[in-house]
Amino acid sequence: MNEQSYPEFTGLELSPRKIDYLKFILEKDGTVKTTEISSGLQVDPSTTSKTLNELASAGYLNHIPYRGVDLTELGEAYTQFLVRRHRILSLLLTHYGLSPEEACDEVSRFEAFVSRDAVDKICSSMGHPMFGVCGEISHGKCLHEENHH
Amino acid sequence: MNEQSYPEFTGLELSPRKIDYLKFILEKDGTVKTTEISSGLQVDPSTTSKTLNELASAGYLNHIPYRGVDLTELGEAYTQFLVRRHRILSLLLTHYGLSPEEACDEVSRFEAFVSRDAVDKICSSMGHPMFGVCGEISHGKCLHEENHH
DNA sequence: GAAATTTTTTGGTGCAAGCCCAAATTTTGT
DNA sequence: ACAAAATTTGGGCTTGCACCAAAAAATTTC
Repeated sequence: MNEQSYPEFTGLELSPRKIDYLKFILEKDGTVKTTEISSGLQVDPSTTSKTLNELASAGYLNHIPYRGVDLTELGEAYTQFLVRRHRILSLLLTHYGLSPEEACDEVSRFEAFVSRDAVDKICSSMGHPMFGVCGEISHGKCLHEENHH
Repeated sequence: MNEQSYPEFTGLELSPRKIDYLKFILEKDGTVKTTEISSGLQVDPSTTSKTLNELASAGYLNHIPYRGVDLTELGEAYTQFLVRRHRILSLLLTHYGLSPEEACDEVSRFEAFVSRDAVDKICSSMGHPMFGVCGEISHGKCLHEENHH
């Protein structure tokens, strides 16, 4: 399941903090426990618990109470977009004099407010680069290009 | 008075909404009344009044109650940065397949979270362009370049 | 397998940023 | 000077994000 399966999202649905949660969960791959997340994100377990509930209500996570969470199909597709967005934008900034670390930090601050549409256009315009400054960039996701060939 | 006079700010001091207020006030040039701002930003006058107070307390505005506001030296320098940031980032995005309007809209959403440092680096790297997609880009402000010649 | 410990959730609170409404205050215009 | 318009103040609401304390469920230990 990938981004194309969900043409409806704009990339502006989630707050910066919620993005951190999804990215963390994607990295862990599989069922993740509340404690793992709260120590990973340096936040109180009760805060984590509530946020996980919100993300589950919004359809990004399956949450079995007292057991843990894992990404739904939507959550997986969405988080893949989140990672691609982060990597594309970071790579972009390194082309303008920022170091990889600076670019990463900078992007982390504003990425939540960059639309999927803009990311797809930037991605196409850069020729769908395969590697970013913080990992591989996986494609098969830019709606634009995909649609015309 | 320009940005160099205030080497201390990072560009991350103000919320997106407060940026709107300062930009609007800069455009009007001179003393601006509460009503003008509230109709310009489509917001209740009471909201405007409170926000103007906050911006005045933070040193960006002179506020004479019931009379109006105008930019302080800091406010003027800061708002010049805000405008430069907006224009540089918009110009940047138009190099990646976004139309001027799309670029403008996109940047408006995230510009508040892009640091002065990053803007200066991008600006240098682009060769200090003089024109952006939404107006002239005035320089004499990138700390970096200025400092080494 | 029952008790103790750990994990997770729930309920309450707080803070910051924004917004609106209604009422009070000040200014403006006649 | 008085009415109208503009501005401010006080109160309340929402969202996002955080914490603490207490309750509930799961896990570990004996």
